[in-house]
Amino acid sequence: MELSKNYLPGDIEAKWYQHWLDKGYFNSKPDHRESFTVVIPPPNVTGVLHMGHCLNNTIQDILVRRARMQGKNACWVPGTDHASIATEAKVVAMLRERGIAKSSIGREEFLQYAWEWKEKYGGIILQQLKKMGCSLDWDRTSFTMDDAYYKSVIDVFVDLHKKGLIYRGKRMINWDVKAKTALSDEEVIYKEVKSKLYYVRYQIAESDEHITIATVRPETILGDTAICVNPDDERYQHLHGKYAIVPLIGRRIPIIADEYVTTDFGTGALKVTPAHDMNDYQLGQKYNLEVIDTMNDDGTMSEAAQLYLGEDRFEVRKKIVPELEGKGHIVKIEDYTNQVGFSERTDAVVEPRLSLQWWVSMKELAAPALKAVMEEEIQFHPAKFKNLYRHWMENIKDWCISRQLWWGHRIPAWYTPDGQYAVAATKEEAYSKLKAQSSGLTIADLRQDDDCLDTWFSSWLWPFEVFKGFSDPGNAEVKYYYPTNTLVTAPEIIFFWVARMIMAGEAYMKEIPFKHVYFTGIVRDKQGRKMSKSLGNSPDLLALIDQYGADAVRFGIMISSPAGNDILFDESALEQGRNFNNKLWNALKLIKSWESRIESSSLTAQGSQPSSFATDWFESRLSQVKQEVETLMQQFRLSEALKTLYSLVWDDFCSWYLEWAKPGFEQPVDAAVYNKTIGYFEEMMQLLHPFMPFITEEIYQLLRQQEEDLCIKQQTITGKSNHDILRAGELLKQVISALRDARNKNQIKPKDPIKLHIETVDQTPYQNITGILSKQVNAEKIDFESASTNNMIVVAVEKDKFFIETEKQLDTTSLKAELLKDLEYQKNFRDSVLKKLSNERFVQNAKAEVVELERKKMADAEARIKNIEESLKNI
RNA sequence: GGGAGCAUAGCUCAGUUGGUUUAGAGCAUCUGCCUUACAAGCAGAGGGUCCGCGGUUCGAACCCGUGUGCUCCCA
Repeated sequence: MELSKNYLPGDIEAKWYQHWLDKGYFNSKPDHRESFTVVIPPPNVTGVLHMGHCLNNTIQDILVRRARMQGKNACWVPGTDHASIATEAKVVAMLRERGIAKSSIGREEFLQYAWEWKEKYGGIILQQLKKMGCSLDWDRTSFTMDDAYYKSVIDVFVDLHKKGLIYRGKRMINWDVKAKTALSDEEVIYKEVKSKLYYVRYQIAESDEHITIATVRPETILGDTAICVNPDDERYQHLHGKYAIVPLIGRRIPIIADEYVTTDFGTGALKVTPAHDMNDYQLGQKYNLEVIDTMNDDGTMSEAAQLYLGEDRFEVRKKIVPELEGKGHIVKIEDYTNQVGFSERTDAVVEPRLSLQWWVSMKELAAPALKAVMEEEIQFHPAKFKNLYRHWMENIKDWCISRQLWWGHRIPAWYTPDGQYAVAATKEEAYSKLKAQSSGLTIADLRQDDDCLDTWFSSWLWPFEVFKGFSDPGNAEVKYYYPTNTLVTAPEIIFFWVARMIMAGEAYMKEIPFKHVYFTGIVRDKQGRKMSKSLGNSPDLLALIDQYGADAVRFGIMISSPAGNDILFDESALEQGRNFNNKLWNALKLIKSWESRIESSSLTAQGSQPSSFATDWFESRLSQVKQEVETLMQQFRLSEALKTLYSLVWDDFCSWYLEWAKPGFEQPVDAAVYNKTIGYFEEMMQLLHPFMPFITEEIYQLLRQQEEDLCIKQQTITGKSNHDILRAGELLKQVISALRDARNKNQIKPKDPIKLHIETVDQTPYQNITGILSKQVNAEKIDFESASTNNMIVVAVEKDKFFIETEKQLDTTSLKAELLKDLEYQKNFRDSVLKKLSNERFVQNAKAEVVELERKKMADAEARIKNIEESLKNI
């Protein structure tokens, strides 16, 4: 069969993915084997594949494929998240394009559009994961708003409410006075606005003194319940604990001191209006201030304002200034530019407003989740995130779970017209709870809460609910697959998601959801900027796969991504991946070219000598690398494992082994060597398969007729590596490099043969390798005779000397310079060792083996110095 | 403002319990090669004040203190 000049991934990738699917290799059912479960961090249903997904899912696929090849029952569960905010925003935008306003169509119709949208675009990302080769069990695809999943989310809410862990509490939200609706933070657009800063004078109670504050919203003065100054501000220290009088309405309010106030803004005194400002509300909470809501839901003044009842907030601003001025309260008015929030929907200025929201009380849930991580029942990789986690968990705040959205799990709370409410899974249950308290209540009177739950309130159930662990407790699947093995995710959602999954797992399964958490970095561009749509620096992943191949993309992203560190994405890494694929392809071509000229071993007795050293050496090297990779994988050092394999293939196999083992031009190849070489290649493909599944399967199948697919081929036990052979191999490489260097420096062309004389006290290490050596340095003759040193290049490696004899006239001056440079280095080195050894305290205190090592270094250095000096004399 | 982390070659990073040849790799750079698998390649080479300062130690890239710069999370 004719193999293409370069590796061409396109068709090969599609072919193998379909084949694996047809064979059902990715499907898992509980059986006698140990389970290895991974649940995908469900991407947003709106999502398209970006570099972050690529990194994250490549890592999961590596872990899963490797487990599958190690005898475990690997199960990787796919799915998507309804992503309430992001999806709703997309649907709203889509409707707007068609000229439809969300507020005009109502909830039911909106949800219809949303589901249509989801069916059409949702899950594109899952198809894209197939392109990357991800070995997910597609039959298990889940969605956080599947009927059963939806019901579980509601049941969990009801259950936590029953346990007293969910409660209603006040919170500042963004209010759209035109649409009379709450807005999520994402629906608020901040714009720079030219305003005025008003300096307003308040009288100090029982005194002639005044205090001046600065504000851009004078109409909120009617809701003031304190004045706050910085405790270190000397201008106001005498006023701490005193009271001020609110202009126009004469309310007595305390003057409090808090570091929140900066001394250099305005006058350094801040009016506090807890009902109408986020920060003021916080202060109000801290100092237990009265909250006076002076506004109706349409932005007009309420009775609590006492003045201007029913008039619009901006009208009031116009009127209140002259009135204050008239009574001598305005000190000055300045121009001022500030950020003001506008409603994305109506363009009205957003009003911060207190409203009742739903909360989860976190302390109780957090305790076991903190313990699981601190005691390493769950291991974080890298472990540095433990600190971050602990800090957050120890200072955990309650979780506001209501969102002013329609797309999501609707809060199962039902209200009577007179403001009573009940929490229940269905309207009927709520009715039966409520009818006892309010006579004459009909079920039609009940109104369900308008809000939806935070997306994370559904995804925190993910690791067990994909196996119906909550809705069908103790079923066979959840018992087999839960706890899952490893979660792979980004550190930025350690609190939003990871911590809460641990809490939910502990609360509902009484068990941790996963044993390991692998935190990936954030993918940034070359300049270190986060990838984002607005910057346009996020590459089109599918285009990259088309250009380089999925294996190359996987390689590129893995080779540059140490655990927990951000990765700077650079296309040159993909190029490296593509080149690596090509290297593998070419090695395959070489070996395939041997097929037609295999000869049984006896016939090539003479030629077998170099090859047998080569095979022995590579066998040991392969075992050694297998061991290293195993260790690295256990430590989740994936990037390093891949680097190790890369260098095994490229350097050890291609650059050294194949060069040592390959027959001369059109010469026969030893059958034993041929078979062993194929065996090594297969093993390397197996080790690489989790990282680069497509090309490895293709090569594996092309090497020879196979009984099974690489995808499910079980790994064999790692053999022992022979240290003597490994060392001999290293020596051989070193000698070859040194001799090639010498050739290079003396401008001996690769084609010009040399004669080589080796001067050594022990010839045995060289006996097996002279064949290889002569091939690699193009020596027509190698002997161990001491040669006349006339016109010879001398090379020293370890304690041995190599004399290169050549026809070419040598440049002795540069030769001499080289040797002198080396001599100086060796002498400096010896002196540094000598310094250590002559330090009595070192010899006394250091460990014996350390001292011994230093002595050996010393002896080696001296031998080398002697060698060089002799060589110098001879020039 | 509170917290966490990082700083090693031009770039991206390893460097495990403080001692393994006066610090390693990949990419990039430079030199020479179209050598019969591979120019998407081969053979070589150069390149470091381990962020600064101080301390502990026989010995520090590594431990401690301090300064500087950068990043992330929360408010």
